[in-house]
Amino acid sequence: MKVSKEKMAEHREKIIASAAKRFREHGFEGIGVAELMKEAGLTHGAFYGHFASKEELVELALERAMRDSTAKLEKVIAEAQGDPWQALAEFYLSLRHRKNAVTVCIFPSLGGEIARQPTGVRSAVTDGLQGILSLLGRAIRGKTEKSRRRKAIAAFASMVGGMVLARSTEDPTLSAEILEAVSEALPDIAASAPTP
Amino acid sequence: MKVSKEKMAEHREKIIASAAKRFREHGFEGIGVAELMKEAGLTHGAFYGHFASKEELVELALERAMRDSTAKLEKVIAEAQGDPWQALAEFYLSLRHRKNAVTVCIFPSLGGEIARQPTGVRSAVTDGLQGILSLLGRAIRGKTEKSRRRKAIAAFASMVGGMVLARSTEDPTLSAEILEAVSEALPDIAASAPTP
DNA sequence: ATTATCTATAGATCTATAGATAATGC
DNA sequence: ATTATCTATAGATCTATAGATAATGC
Repeated sequence: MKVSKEKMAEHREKIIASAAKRFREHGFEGIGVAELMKEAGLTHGAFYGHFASKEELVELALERAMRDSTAKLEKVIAEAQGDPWQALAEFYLSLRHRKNAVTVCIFPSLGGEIARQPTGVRSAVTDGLQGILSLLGRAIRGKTEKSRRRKAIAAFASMVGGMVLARSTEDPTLSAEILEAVSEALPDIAASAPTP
Repeated sequence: MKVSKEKMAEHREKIIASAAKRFREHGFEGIGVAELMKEAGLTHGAFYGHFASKEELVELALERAMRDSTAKLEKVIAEAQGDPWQALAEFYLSLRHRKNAVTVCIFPSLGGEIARQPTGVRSAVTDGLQGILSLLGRAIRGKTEKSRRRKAIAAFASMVGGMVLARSTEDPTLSAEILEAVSEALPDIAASAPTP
């Protein structure tokens, strides 16, 4: 039942890709090794030939997810007609994203759990977060590098918190109201002058 | 081993209070019925005399936690010298709160998991969230009720997202930078004019 | 010969229930 | 007599490992 090197590399990719989706959908504790392996078409015993532990997969899956969603944000900014922050708001704070955590930013769906993860995992998240913040900082006009970064942080925090709140209620009116309110505020946050 | 009605009511209170803390600390799946009961000085078998299921406790614990933290926010606003939003930023986005999820707002620590909870739980969260938003709306000066509410939503989203991001990195410099950037932006978000 | 995967299982959880026990409160 | 709690356990997880199997790749 051995497979070729290429097949094995494909399997590894499939497992990480599945994990990156399912963790966002169910949380780190909401999906087990066995089911992730099943989704990749393998049995659970083969897992430990690929990874030392579930924790290692958590780390790799988060890196993958962050790389993907950062690339997506970059594309949205690059293709924006007019204010990139309006484009970011429409993309990130959409009804589609509220419903599907699977392929979207890790922070609204996994932020709380990440805070409880061991150092290796949190360290990987730090790298990804720095990447997002420097990407967003480049989409802000401001005098100093420092002020651009501060605005980028405040703006990204709004996006993440807005999605957390929109997802935490089952009332569709309130949920839509949250997405709209934050979307509307976002361009101002990204451009607002720092408090004197 | 039966106890008096008053003792039983005390036990119930203790279990809910423990759960409200431990869920915020470890997540809903990170702490079991047995350990929660141990913290209340009881054995796990007694749990089902108090609650129909763990899910029922999740709902009650979230209601309790939200009631407590809303009261705390109300107090911060009432006692603020000057801009209440500066006081809210100092209180909510503090280093102390970054470290201790236990007694603080449920959304940064449990927001992602709440989105995956059944209707009963999410419905309880909706009520609590409406309470927080109307409290915060009263702390905003704005022409219309609608504009005050929109600002309250955007501001609360920033607070929640800011804490999520600050907690998700183990880099103390980045974490402090996030808390400062969002704190600085918050009064502007709460007061900013809506985009035309 | 090496090794990726499979089958089977150990050992540790976790939620929930059943029946026994002992204290309350009519 | 009623009932809150305790002890014990069922049944279903979950992570991780051991040994067998069968295909790769020297």
